[in-house]
Amino acid sequence: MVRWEPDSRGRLAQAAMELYGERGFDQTTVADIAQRAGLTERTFFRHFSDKREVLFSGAHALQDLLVNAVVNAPDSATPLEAVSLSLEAAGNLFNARRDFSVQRQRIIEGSAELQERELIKLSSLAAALANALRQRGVADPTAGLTGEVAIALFKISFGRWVSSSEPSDLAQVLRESLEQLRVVTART
Amino acid sequence: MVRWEPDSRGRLAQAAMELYGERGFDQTTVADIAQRAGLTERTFFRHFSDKREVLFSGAHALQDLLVNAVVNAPDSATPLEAVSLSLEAAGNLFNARRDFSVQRQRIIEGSAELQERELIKLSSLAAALANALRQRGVADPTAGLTGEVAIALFKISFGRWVSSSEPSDLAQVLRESLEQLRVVTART
DNA sequence: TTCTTTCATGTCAGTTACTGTCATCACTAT
DNA sequence: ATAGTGATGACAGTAACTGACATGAAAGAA
Repeated sequence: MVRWEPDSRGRLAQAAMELYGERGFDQTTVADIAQRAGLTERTFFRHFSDKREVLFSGAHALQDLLVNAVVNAPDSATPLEAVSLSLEAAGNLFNARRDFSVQRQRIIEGSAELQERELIKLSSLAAALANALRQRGVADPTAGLTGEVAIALFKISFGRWVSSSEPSDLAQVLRESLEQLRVVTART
Repeated sequence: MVRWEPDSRGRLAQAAMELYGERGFDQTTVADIAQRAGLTERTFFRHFSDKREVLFSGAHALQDLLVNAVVNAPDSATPLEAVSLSLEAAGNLFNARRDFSVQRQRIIEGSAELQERELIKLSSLAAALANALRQRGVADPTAGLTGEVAIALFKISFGRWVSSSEPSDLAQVLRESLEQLRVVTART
C-alpha cells in the first residue's frame, strides 16, 4: 500500500498553473493549490521556494542552454553574433511549446509580482551570458553590455512572437530584431 | 498643542533608510521603522504602498524628466540620440547625489526583493521612453527596441559609475557606453 | 464664538506568504 | 528483524499587508 501518490511536485505545479489560469495569480492562495493537489501548504514550500517559483523552475535549463551555446559558438563569431546564435537556439525550444508560452505569459502579465520575478530571471540570464562571453575572452565593458543587449533583444522579440496572431518562428523574429537593432545603432 | 509631529512621511523614509543601511533590508521590519519614526505600522503603509517603495518613490520624477527630455529633443535627433540625450540629462541629476546613490545601491544589492523592484521600475522607464518616442513619430518595433536599449545602457553605465573609485561624470560614462554599443553592434 | 466637517493618525482584527520543529511511517539497506 | 531514510503532515510562529472603525486637533461655516 503506497503511502503517498507519486509526483507531488508535478501535481503541485499542474494545480498551480490551472488555478493561476482560472482566477489569476493574486486570487490564488497556496492553500488552494495544495488542496487541489491533495497535499499540504508545507509540502508546496518544500518543492517551490515561493508561490511564484512554479512558473520559473525552467529558467535554470534555459540558462544552461544559452550559456553552452555561447561557449560553443564558433571562434569567428563576434560577441553579439555569439549571443544571437544562442538566443536563436533557445528560440527553437520555445517554438515547440508555443501554446504553453502564450498561456504562461498571459498569467505573468496579470500580476506585477510575477513580472518582477520574470525580470530578475532575465537579469540573471544577462549576467550569465556576460560571464560566458568573458570565458570566450571578451573583456568588460563589452561583455556586460552585450549580455544586456541580448536580453533586450529577447524581450522585444519574445513579446512580438507571443502576441502575433499567426504562429511565427521565434528565431526568425530574433533575427529581424537584431537587424532592427543594427539600424537603430548605426551612425548617421 | 500639536497633535502630531510634522512630516510623517519624511521621518518614515529617513528611519527606513537608516535601518536598511544599518542591518539590511531583510533584517528590518516595518514595525522597527514605524517605531524609530514614532508612528505606527499602519501609518507607514498609508504613506508607502509597501516596504520596498521607500527606496523608489523618486522613480516618478525620474520618469517625467526622461520623458520630457525625449519629447523635447531636437527634431534632427535619431531615436537613439534622443534617448541618449535624455539619459545624460538624468545623469547630471545623479551626479549631484552621488553619495546617496551609492548608499542606495549598496542597500539594493543586498536584497533580491529590492533588485526585483528596481528592475520593474527600469522596465517601466523603458516603456515610458518607448511611448515618448512614439510621440515623436517613431514606429514600432524601433520605439520599443530603443527604449529597452536605453535602459540597458543606463544599467551598465550606472553600475560602472557607482562602483568606480574615482568620482566620475555619469553623463560621460553614458556616452562611453553608447560608443561601446555602437562598436558591439557594428557589422563586421 | 460655537458647530461641523475634514483628515491624519491610532487601534485592532484578519488574511496570507512563508519558516522552524517535531512526529509519522512506508520503504530500503543491512 | 532491525535500523535508518526521506517525504510528508501537523502545528505554532513571524511579518507583510488590508479593512473597518475610533479619535481629536485644525479649519471652515454659521
